[in-house]
Amino acid sequence: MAASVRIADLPGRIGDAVTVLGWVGTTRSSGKIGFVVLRDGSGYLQAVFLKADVPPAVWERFKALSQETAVAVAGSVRADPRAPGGVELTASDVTVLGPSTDFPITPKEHGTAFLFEHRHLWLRSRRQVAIMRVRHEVIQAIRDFFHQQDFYLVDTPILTGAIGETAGTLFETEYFDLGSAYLAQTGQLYLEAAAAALGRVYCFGPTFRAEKSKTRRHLAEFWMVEPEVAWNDSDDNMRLQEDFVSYIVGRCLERRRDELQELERDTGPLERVTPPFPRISYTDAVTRLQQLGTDISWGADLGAEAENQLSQDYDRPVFVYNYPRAVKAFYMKQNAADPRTVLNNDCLASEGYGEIIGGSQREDDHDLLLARIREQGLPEEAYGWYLDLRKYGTFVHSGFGLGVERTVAWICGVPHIRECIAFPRMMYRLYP
RNA sequence: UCCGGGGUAGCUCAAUGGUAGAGCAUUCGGCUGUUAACCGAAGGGUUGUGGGUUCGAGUCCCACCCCCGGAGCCA
Repeated sequence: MAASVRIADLPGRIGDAVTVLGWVGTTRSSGKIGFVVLRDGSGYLQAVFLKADVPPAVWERFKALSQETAVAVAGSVRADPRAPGGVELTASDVTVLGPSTDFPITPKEHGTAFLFEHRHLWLRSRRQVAIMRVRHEVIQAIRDFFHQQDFYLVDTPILTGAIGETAGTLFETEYFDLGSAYLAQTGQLYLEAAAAALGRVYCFGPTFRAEKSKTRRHLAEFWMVEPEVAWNDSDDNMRLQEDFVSYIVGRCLERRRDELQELERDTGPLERVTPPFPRISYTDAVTRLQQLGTDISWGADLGAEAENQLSQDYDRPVFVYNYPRAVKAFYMKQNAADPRTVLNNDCLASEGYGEIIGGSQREDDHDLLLARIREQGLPEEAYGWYLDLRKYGTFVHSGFGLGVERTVAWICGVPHIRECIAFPRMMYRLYP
């Protein structure tokens, strides 16, 4: 086994005799010549069996191969323009390591319900492999970006008290003798505490929302990266966001061209993702939407349809900033220039993919923050430590949260974010 | 939670109220360069569950269950 070669390394081994370990995708036979496409995670390889050149037992083993059989194929590496990838294996032997009969996911089309019931097997498909590779690149780019910019990673708790943005959308679980604990909706509040210690910080992990959402943009469990920066105001915050998003998209274009091509993604719109992003205030956005014939009035939150209409005015992601205070979370800083609004922003991805970021400058005035907590009927006692941050050296600070699955869906051009995480958690799906 | 669509072979789908079918998958046979290969043959069904109308129900009616799409909420 140790002497095997990964498919991705084969172009450098032309002429060598090698053994490749992998899984059988499709097989084809023309009586005296047979083809097997193998997958090993690093790539795809076509192995060719010539009946005249291999022992009869090998030919019989080839003929018996079925979809997803785990095999070791020995042979010699050969450059061949007729092969996908330009490299082929002329096989001399095949050994079945793990048989597979009646693999449920056939080469023809399937419905989404069936595919998600077989998610553990569906992951092996070319499309899902491509999406997972892009997701990997997005996550690696996120970590590299913050590391290069001297951010510190701070891991925030997943089990929390009754704290977050709004009650009622929290998953609840028993917690020893202390009553209920809740799965974290955000690490932001903890991160604000850490920002006072380390300046530039971020957290990155799973986030849980018990919202009964059934849309292509929502999951009950999703991954979110949240930076928080001391001394950044809302403008600084948006500049960080556009640099960040552009870096992530650029990395995928640089390193994941093959995967985007496999997904038939038109990369034109992605090439245009460079700073600065256009910005429009909420108030101007409402005016624009009214021009477009929407019956929205000032004060209402922007729905998915309104966001979609707005983003079509631009050829790249757009910031919508300074929303009405009444429709936004309690921790957002009141806008001194227009107290009806807060210093926040959403970032809408291009091509109708909608909100990928929500961010804001945080309320740093103790009394205004306490008033907001009371206004929204939040459990004041749970926020004592959070209010402390405004008592001991309060400071201007801002941050945002970027949804990883939404970002991956946009970059990959896939319509539903549930394909952008290996095992999605949705309202009606907990298995596999 | 609300609105809309659906549930028939392992999968994707057909079938005027009148004998449940096709493609893929599986098994067998054929084919020396295939790209979701192709050609031929075979096996494979309690039509989501329960009740009702009818000479007769996959089809019509009622209830329930499950799935899909969208909305709200948000990342």
